[in-house]
Amino acid sequence: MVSNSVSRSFALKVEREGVTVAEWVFLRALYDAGRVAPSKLAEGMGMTKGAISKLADRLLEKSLIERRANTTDKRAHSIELTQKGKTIVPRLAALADENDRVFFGALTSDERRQLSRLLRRIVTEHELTGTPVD
Amino acid sequence: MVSNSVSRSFALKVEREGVTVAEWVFLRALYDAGRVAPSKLAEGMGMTKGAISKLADRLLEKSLIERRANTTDKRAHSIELTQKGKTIVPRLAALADENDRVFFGALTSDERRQLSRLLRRIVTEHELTGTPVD
DNA sequence: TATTGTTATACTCTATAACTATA
DNA sequence: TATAGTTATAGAGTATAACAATA
Repeated sequence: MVSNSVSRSFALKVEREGVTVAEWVFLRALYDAGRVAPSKLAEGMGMTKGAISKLADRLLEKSLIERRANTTDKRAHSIELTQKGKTIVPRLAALADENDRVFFGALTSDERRQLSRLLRRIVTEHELTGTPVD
Repeated sequence: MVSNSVSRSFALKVEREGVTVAEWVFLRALYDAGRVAPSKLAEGMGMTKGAISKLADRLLEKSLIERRANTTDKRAHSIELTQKGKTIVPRLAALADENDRVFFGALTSDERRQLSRLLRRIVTEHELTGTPVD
């Protein structure tokens, strides 16, 4: 319930900026990855090539990413953030932080650390991976 | 990430029983509500009438719920679990418990209480409602 | 008119599988 | 053949809005 509420609230905020949560996750990954092959991104995000391709189409449409053909291996492509994309990511990150503050501000900083510790324990013990898309 | 992993894992389990997570949430609500008007259920689950209607169609198809017309107010309907529905809910609940044990078993019972307390704090301070569908 | 419920439509998210163009 | 990516198809989940029947 907490997770759902936090992300629903975040969704409303980013959608005002014209992107969906899935698109945000994609942009965020790309921000870290720099110029990268779609297949690498798919692997990193735990999604199929098809899903990445479709998301990429929408982000191209919005001029947030660029797709470029590879000259040596003509099958391969690479994608990266446009200037517009590079600008929007920190803004969206700020929205995420703000959103977290609203929810987790109900706790003291000590409690937040505790919560973080407990959840991280579960993550490491189960070797959880995957991107928080929903 | 924890929330997503827990529910993804649960989704796999319930889907083996032939229902989706959204359907499970619906069935669970109906289990508590008994015979109830779709509109009440929609309100309780924080969903629109249309969404409830569509979910109900699928559950009717699977013979897990029954829909009945109201005799006094002919606009109104009521839905309730069939015998099959009443049987499956506890089984799915057991899967949910089992799933939780797998994930939260990484913590001591003390830590689980702590985690629960922290999350509940957030819920109450923000008066969160809504059903965990995803 | 207002309300109950269904239906029509649309969009996101994602998967699987078929396909295209290389390699 | 194998690989990189795109496209086609499909289904879940959900919303909004139009609609039918009844109050």
